Amino acid sequence: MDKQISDRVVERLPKYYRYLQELSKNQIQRVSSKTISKALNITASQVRQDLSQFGGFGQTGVGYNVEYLRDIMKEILGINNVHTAIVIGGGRIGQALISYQGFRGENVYIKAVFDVYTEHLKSVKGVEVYNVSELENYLKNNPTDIAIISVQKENAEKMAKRVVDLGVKAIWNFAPIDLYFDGAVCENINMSESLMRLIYKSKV
Amino acid sequence: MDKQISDRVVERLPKYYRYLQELSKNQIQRVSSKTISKALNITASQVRQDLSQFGGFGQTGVGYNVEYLRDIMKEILGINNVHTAIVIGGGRIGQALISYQGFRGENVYIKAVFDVYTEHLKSVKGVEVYNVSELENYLKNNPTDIAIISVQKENAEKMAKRVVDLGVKAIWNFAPIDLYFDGAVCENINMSESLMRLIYKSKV
DNA sequence: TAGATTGTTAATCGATTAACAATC
DNA sequence: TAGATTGTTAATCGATTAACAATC
Repeated sequence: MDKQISDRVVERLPKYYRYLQELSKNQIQRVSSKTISKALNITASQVRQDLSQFGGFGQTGVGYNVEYLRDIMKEILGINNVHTAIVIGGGRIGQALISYQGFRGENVYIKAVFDVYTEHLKSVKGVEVYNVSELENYLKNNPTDIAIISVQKENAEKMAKRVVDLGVKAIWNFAPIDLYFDGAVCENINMSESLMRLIYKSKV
Repeated sequence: MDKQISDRVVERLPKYYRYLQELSKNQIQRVSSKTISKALNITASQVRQDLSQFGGFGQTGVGYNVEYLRDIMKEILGINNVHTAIVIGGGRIGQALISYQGFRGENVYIKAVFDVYTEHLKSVKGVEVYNVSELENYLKNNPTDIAIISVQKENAEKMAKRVVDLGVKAIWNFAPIDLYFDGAVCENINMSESLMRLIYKSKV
């Protein structure tokens, strides 16, 4: 793509979307950068700056059309398209993610779970269960957009590399180690770091 | 406290700690800002800037003593002290967090879980189970540092406010809505936003 | 000693905020 | 029309990087 969007802006994009979704649910049809800014704890200038990086979606003197801007955000984020996912590691977190099934709103569908042991996963509903040895074969036959890594820290990098080598372009990592790859993007959800920051901030 | 540490720095503090912990485990005794910077994908200048905000922990010409700096970081982060936590909401994520028990490294102990229904939680080990109606009474008698919010989006703010009003100073929020309070610090783990960013980045 | 590396000051870069003409 | 609000340019602010004297 053309212009490089800064991490700081990318950080805020989902927040815009969520807020617009909420407004839309509440039948609100128009919104100003000022209103958005108050809801998100940022400045109106920043809202306009951010949005204008993708185009002029508002109307001078009027504001933004909620549904229209929501749909635009959906498109910008890429969540208007369906994405398929697999979970690597059927432990507590892996299972929680699978049975949560709360990512339908983002159009993400978890299709399968892989683990070294599969016995304890037989009862998990709505998802295929495989031994990790079948990973290669599975990915060859099932186009997969996202690999969710929920294995132990020690195996996270190895498993992630394995799926990246097999062509997966997006890694959603829940192991407490930051992953970076060439040829794939990663989002690291590091709970342990988040907890440390919380403790730090709570005493400062 | 005296100087205000920027969010950007706070973001990195746990990463320094984790890396130092790893070095320590591997019996490495000394490390330079350059080595740290390579491991963490930042610049050596930044490492020195960050650390020097808290004091001069290194030795000119020599570098940093791993164990010493690790202990300093532990103290700065506040994880040298034990912290108690409760979980509000015994659903999938709540249960996963409880049984994970992986926060011992941060000296955090989950003591109790609260839910509207407690029947399904009877089997959860190592933690007391209460009905939310007992929250007030519990907090009066059990000093609690951290409340982990893992209820539905709709109830997150209400429950968080309730514990904040009861004196809890740190909120670790897993509901897909950002929380902010006066008089308490919050860390929001927003998986849904993270997923959107992943999808955005994977197509750009 | 010579090389390495710190802590800190100054320079640069990028992100946020302010201002305002355009216009509904 | 007058008030509101956009998109954008310029000004400000803060964070990152570079440079270097001090020194082990």
